[in-house]
Amino acid sequence: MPKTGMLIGELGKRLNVNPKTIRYYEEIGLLPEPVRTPGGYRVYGEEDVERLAFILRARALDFSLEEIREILGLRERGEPPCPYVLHRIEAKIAEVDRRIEQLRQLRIELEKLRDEARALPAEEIAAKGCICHIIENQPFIRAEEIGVPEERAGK
Amino acid sequence: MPKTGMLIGELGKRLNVNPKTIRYYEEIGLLPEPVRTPGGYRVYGEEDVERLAFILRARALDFSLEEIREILGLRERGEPPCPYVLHRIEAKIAEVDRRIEQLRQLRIELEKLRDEARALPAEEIAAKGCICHIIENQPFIRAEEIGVPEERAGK
DNA sequence: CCTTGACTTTCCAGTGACTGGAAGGTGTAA
DNA sequence: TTACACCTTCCAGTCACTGGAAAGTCAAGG
Repeated sequence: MPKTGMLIGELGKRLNVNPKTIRYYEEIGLLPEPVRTPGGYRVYGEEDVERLAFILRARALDFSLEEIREILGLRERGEPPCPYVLHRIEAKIAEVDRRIEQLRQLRIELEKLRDEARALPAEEIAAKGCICHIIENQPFIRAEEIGVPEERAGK
Repeated sequence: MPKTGMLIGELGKRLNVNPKTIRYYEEIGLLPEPVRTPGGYRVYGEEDVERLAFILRARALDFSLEEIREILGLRERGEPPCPYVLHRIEAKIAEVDRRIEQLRQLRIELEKLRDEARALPAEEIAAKGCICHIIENQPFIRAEEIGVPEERAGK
């Protein structure tokens, strides 16, 4: 006799994830279609918990769902996944480093702006007739230097 | 005689932005509809350059298009925008700090994983029959602790 | 037995900030 | 004249969900 399964809400609560997200993972094929009750409710077992937990861990490590699908796919085809994952981790570390550096730069810029803004009385600012002297007087920084293009654009 | 304007491609090149993006900004009402040539080509002048540059600077400072629209709107209604912007900058700095801290944590996790992965020969890993020992052995980290929800979810 | 309420189902549509591609028009230089 | 680079509009897709509507399911309480 297998342990009684749980419904989607309980699974969501256990792993701290929105039921909508679970259905979405099923829809895109990251989770298998689960057993249903006679009434049509999804019923999950421990296997599902583990698979979902794996996906969530990978997501927390900032792997995309496509990367996760690939890793899961490698397993299904019996290929050793870890060199791939290792490579991915290296790339991810480099990416994180870049992102941190960009954010540090951004922080410096923001601090400068804040201090400038504080030094000026509001009336003086309003009287200037510009959109906003803060941003107006800001030297132009390209998005690639300060932002993260791959977090903005699709793919 | 006003200076001859430029076409969308030249504007894009000047400010280092994709023409598609410029049309998109026009579509959502961040940029006004520009003059057209008899052939229907958009023609931009210095005003447009400045307005677009403003938007790009604000974007580089990580303001959302909605925030930018608000700032631009304040100007049109003659309200002093800067206290608002100042407040936004404060919030942005706090956000950046949080994000940097999260990324630092993530980096530590990733380094640990990398070192573990390097310490194991690939065959041993493949023989284990697990999806991936690296992620498998990873303690579960919640997305809220490590990721940035507001960068993931819409709105 | 009926109702209430919390859960679940499917389906459709929207988020942000673009980006890609198709199908066709414009403008100029060789 | 023809090649070519540029421009136009329109539609659709990206990513990882999230929201809402309308309806079905199920257990407990009255």
